[in-house]
Amino acid sequence: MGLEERRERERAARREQILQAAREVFLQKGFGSATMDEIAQRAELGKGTLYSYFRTKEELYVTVMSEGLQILFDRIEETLSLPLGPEEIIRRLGEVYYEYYLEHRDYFRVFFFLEHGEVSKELPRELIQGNIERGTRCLRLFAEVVERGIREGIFATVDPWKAAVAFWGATNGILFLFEEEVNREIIGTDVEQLIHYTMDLFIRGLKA
Amino acid sequence: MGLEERRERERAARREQILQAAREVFLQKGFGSATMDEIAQRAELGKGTLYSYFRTKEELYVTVMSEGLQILFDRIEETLSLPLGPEEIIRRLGEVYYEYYLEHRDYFRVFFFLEHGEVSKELPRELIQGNIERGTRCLRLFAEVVERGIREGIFATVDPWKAAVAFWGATNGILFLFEEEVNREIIGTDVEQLIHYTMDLFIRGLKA
Amino acid sequence: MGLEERRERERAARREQILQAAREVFLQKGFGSATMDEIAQRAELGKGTLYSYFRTKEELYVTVMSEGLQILFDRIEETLSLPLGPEEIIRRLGEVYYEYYLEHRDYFRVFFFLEHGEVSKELPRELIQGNIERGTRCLRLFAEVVERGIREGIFATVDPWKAAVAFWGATNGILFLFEEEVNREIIGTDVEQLIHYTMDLFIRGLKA
Amino acid sequence: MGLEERRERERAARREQILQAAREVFLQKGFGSATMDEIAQRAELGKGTLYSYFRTKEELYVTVMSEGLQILFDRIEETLSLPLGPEEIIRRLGEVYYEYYLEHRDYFRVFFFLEHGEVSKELPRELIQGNIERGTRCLRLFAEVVERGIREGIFATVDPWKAAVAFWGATNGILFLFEEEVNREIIGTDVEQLIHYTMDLFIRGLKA
DNA sequence: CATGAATGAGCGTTCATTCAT
DNA sequence: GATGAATGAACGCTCATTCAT
Repeated sequence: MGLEERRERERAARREQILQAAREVFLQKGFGSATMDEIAQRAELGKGTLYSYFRTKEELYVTVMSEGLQILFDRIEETLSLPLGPEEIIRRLGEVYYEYYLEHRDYFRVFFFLEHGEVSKELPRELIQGNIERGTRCLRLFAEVVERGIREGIFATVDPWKAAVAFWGATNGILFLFEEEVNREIIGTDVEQLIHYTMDLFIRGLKA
Repeated sequence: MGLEERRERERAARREQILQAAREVFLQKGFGSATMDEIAQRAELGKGTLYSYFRTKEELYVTVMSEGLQILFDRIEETLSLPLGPEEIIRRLGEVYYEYYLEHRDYFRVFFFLEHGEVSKELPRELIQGNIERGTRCLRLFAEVVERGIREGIFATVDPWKAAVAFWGATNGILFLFEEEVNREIIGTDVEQLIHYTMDLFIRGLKA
Repeated sequence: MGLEERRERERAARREQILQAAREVFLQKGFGSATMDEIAQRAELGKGTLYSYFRTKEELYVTVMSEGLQILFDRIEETLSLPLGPEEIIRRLGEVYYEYYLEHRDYFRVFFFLEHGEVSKELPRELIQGNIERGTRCLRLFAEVVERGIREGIFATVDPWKAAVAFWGATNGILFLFEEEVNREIIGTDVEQLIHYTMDLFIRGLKA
Repeated sequence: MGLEERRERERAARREQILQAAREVFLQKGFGSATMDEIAQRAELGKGTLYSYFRTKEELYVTVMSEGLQILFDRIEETLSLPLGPEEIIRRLGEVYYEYYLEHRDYFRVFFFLEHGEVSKELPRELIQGNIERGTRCLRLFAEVVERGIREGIFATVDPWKAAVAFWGATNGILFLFEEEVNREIIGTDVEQLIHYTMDLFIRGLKA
């Protein structure tokens, strides 16, 4: 039993080791240019070992990204359940998103790769399903915060769900913008200010 | 004389043929997974022919994308100079963006690939420079519309440039969201409504 | 008739134009790396035109090289029939070879490419046959000079034919040596001195 | 322990297998026309395997050639240090060169390819450096033999270094001559006789 | 279970040659 | 006859994946 346990612990550790290495490499190189060789090397493991934990490069990639999403989801949910006024929560959420972006810029790529079919759609559905569910829950929580604001007379009568989606899209969009050198040149301002500015605009929009 | 002319016309036509095929393939597969073979096949041309029009796969890609951007820029500039009130212009702009997204969904990918360095930065700088300049101009025009709104007392005293960038980012972000099947499942609503909703929110925010 | 003549003259001129360009390009790039495109461009002719004068790249190459050989053969034969003593003729021959090497270093490659099968053996036999015959004649002439030296008591009783071949091989060998940067580093001396030195040795050998 | 050892042995064997195949193919086709595919096929290995032993075609080529040179250098140095008279040593050297030529005709190509820049100059300098050094040493040893001959009054007062280079060039040159079918037709005699003949001539030249 | 050598399909790119004009 | 656009076979090289040990 103790043996069984240790085995499992070791296996989990190994898995984490791989994910860590993969995270770094995928970040630096992007999905297409990252190689299993490099990941194995960075993980200080044999290449074959990777394949006993993840069936394909894609699965590894998506797992890495899922983990990143979990962190984000955790923070979002935490923020959304803070005992604060709706306006304050939304502002904080913007900051949380921004902080996450600063710390885990790599994870932002998940959106793209999943979106654009470089990673085949034949991934284990359950892997993706979980993320969908958590994402949905976050949005729902956000919508509830908006709803509360409406009930409390702080916000105008808006569609809370749409507001949640709009918030998500807008924040993403701003951060994406800054991912690209070319855009940064165009914009001139820094990200943080823009996120704050957008939060203001958004909240004013909700209030109006 | 007529010969020279016809040659040129044919060359242009062939070029368009290639770009058309490339557009389709890049759309379906993304830059990394698209192959010159498939593009050639779809264009019903020999693979070598592609290389007599475009020096590399990257150049072909960026040309495809630049053309797409030109179309978008044209429409945006057109909208921004309509003889309408600031609020109306901004609403229209959202619609224009959305229509463009519907008709040329493929072009949206440019943002990503240029962003994420899968396409080497060693592209003809002038190709990119042009787009930067036009993009900047569009934003400036937008900022001027906002400024007008402020002067006319329609909008609150906001930073027009930041408003422009926020608008851009938010609209992009919403549309990106819908690019991904997974997100569409989460969201449930359709894009058009959301774009309109976001425009409302945005304008209310400006007015407040 | 005049027309016919002019046609022919023009055709010959065009041919020369091509050979000139080919010579330059083959020299700079070697057979494998030279391209018909570049040759055509340098000749200021269409690529197709090359193919109406020479059936393949190889044929063009060999023709270029043959012309080079003709020049060398001419000079050799000229030298061999000078009204001089055998020793002097041999010395001059060394110098002629060396001068030719200086002026037409490119042609030296013919030896290699013909030798090493980068150029297919399916070349028009008559093209090669001519060179064989002239080469043989040159050697025979040289052998006769040696024979004369023997008859005149200047040289020891050697096999004149073998002496001729040895001379040819040795001179070639020295010059080849200097073709290679690496060898030049090793050797340290300059070519001219070595050629003279070898001539001395050779003649002393014949005399002994 | 035994495992490690065996691994290494196997790796060495495989490497030899590849070199063997490469040698054959490079011999038959020359550097430019040899293909990695064919080498892989002849080695009965996957193409990728080649690349895990040699980074590029060029590296494979140069390694093949270097190995050939080592063999030759070994034999030359061995001969040059035999306890024999200078004249005898030189004669033997000619024979050694000739024997080597018979057994390893393929290696002779190294001279050309390195010479003519078909193989890029960007090869690991240390690979080439080693050969330069050994080549230089061989020449120096030869020069010393000549010097000894001079001191012993066997040879005339010649420049030993130049004599060494002349010997090298001449021997090479003769053997090169015979590489080419066309030349063999012209010459008529066989190589061996010619080498002996040239040795005689050379030694007589030194003695005179 | 871990390993890493071996694999080979697949890629972007080149260029000798053809042929319609 | 001259042209140069089109062709497509062929190349060197990469890398996800497999499998014997």
